[in-house]
Amino acid sequence: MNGTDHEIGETRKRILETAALVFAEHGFAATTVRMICGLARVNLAAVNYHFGGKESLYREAIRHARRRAYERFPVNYGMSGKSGPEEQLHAFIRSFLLRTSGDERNLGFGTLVMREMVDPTSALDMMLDEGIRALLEQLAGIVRELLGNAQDRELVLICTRSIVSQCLLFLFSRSVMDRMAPEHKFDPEDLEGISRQVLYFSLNAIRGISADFHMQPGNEGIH
Amino acid sequence: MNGTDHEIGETRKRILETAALVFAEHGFAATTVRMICGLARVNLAAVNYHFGGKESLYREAIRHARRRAYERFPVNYGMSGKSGPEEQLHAFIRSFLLRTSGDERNLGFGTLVMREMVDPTSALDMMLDEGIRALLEQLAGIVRELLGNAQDRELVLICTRSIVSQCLLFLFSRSVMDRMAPEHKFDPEDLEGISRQVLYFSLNAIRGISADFHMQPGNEGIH
DNA sequence: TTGCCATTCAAACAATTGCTTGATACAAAC
DNA sequence: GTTTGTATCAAGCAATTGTTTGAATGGCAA
Repeated sequence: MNGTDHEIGETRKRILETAALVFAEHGFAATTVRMICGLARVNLAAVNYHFGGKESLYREAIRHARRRAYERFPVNYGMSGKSGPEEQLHAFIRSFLLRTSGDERNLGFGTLVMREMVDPTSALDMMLDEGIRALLEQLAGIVRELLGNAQDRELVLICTRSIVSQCLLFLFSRSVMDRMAPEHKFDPEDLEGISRQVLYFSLNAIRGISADFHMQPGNEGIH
Repeated sequence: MNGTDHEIGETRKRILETAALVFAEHGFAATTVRMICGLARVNLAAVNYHFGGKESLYREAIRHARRRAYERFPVNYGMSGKSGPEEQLHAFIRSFLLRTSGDERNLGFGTLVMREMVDPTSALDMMLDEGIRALLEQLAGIVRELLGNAQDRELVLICTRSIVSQCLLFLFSRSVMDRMAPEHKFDPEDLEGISRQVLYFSLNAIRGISADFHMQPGNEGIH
């Protein structure tokens, strides 16, 4: 310990949070250790001392941001105990949007995920194993129920994909939306409305597909 | 001209095509001029001689890739003359997927767009002005027709967004899909099936919404 | 006090980056 | 044949990168 007013782990934590935000803003390659240390008011060598290098810091920063985002918005955020699949879907969409939103308190989690998807490193495999796969399974379960517990795995997959894609749009096209409609701020209120819209569109699609599928003679589906 | 078997513009063109592919694969920052020149079998100084610098080359490479992709798959690719809005939507989705697919003959166009959306430079504004805005307008027109020429701009926007998002999914989550289902190749045949699926999901959603919206008393919509 | 340990610090290192330079090659113009 | 302009080339430059180093700091136990 040094003699100043630092608590134990203070430097480490400050590096971690600064790193998450800076990596989110500039990406791994364009972020320099000097940027992080400068903003965190920490000596340049601290990164290598505490984390062993830039890449290790990167992985730890992602984990830190994810933990924070899931603490704020767990998968069933705003859901009342036992719920039907419609409300489950609503909660899934809403929590996803809030968790990956640009709110700084999420430490750039959404942007970090996005960047990993575009430029995969070993951190993407880490994230798949530690959360993404399970999240998609959960959504597929909800969709299966909405489809009337259909056996058709392909149909469940299609609908699941389409729903995920609508959630991801607000991650990936923020830059385009900012340029085309700068008045949108995408604050929690906006996201509440957007989650209702995504739910509305998806439920209509699934109802139509479900009715179509359960028609007796050779259903007209995609096949 | 030098004295070898080079045609005029040969070096320039080879740099342009190599650059598009390498920029798509590694992104602007991680791509070095030495990589491009090495693969294009061209002297290091050629980039600065012909394009004035790495950044100018980048913008020209994007333009070149876009030209190529739109030549191969124009917006109405595979559409028969006069068509109803359903077939127009199908053509829109299919051509979008094919144009932004990973096929090397597209010179990485889709990936370049994706990277610009994640890491915007002035090239994103260029792309918005020179194509993206018009493309979205066109899709909105089709959607408006499908909704029965609804006056509700918000409703048109919501549906347009949801359709775009489904198309973009196959750009942005290729890395995740490759890891979760490596058997998918996303060749033209796959994309044909996927475009039918996106069409199927979207038309069902729009039909449901349209019916919902045209119900006489205080429609239950999102509002 | 003395010695120990974790931490912080300024300085420097080797590698890589985009870009510039001056020489060279060579076809076409005069 | 001389000149001119375009294109290519090897070599090198200044700047920035992640990382390393060895000294300094200061709390704490012996």
